Amino acid sequence: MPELPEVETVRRGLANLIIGKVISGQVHDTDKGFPNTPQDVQHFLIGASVTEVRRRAKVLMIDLSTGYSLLIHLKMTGQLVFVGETRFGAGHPNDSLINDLPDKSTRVTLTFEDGTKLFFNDQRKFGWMRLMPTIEIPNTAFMQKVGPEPLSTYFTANDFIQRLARRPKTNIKAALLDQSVVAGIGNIYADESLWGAKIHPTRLVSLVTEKEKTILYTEMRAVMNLAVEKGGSSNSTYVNAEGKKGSYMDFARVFRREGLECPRCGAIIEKTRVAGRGTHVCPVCQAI
DNA sequence: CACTTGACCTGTCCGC
DNA sequence: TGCGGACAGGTCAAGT
Repeated sequence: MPELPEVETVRRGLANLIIGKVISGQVHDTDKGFPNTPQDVQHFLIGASVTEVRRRAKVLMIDLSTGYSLLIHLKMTGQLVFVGETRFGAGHPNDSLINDLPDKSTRVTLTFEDGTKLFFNDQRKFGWMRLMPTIEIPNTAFMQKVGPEPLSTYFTANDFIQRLARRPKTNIKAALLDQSVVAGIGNIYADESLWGAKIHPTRLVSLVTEKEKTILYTEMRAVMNLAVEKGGSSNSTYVNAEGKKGSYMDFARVFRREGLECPRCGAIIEKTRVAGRGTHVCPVCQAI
């Protein structure tokens, strides 16, 4: 699920579903994913009401009435699934979840006073959820180094160019994936943005012209805006907390389209490996 | 220092 | 049908 558009989709869904609810119980697995002590959970989580749901980069923050927040990173396979007793009608995709969850991927279960539940599932266990004082969030190492939100009105093409200049000797895809350059871009939207700007992902940052960087800025924002509008990208049958499925993949132009025609020039899209990640590229119209 | 690679985990898919 | 290996939407720590 988790690049900026997916995390933002989860955030919007959760904001509609859990703000104002009071947490009455919490269960988590013992191996990893939730490092807080039982004492902290008792004092700052149980009995707290949800006041706000925020996002910065790919991190979700559920603010609580106790002055603490739950910080959540979904990493590769994390999901937050809300299950209400009567919210979804019979036959709805989420309906079966009432009986299916928790399952073996469930790492944390939050129960609300009204009997509804929020499940944090994560097949690969890379994700995490932790409780910390809300006021300390900006002081964490991650928040100190993370770059600007790409869709912020304060983030200009000039900012982007200056931030890219800090990574001159790496390739442009690695720079886009670097969260300290710009926040929230991951493998899907890096490939999509580079296709939009007609730049080959292996090109060194120092060899990307200023004009190309400006085009990349515009394409990146267009891709992110479209992906947020479409509710992100979903593989297989997953539905988000509100029971909606992201449809960005219907609009993808290179990602997971290897062997198909480039929608711009008709050449066959190739899949390679760049910056340690599977990378999709049109070998003809993305200039090396 | 800047940059790249491996590790973290589990599940699935693909080729023999 | 079984088995090994590669790979999966992310980020750190450790290597060069």
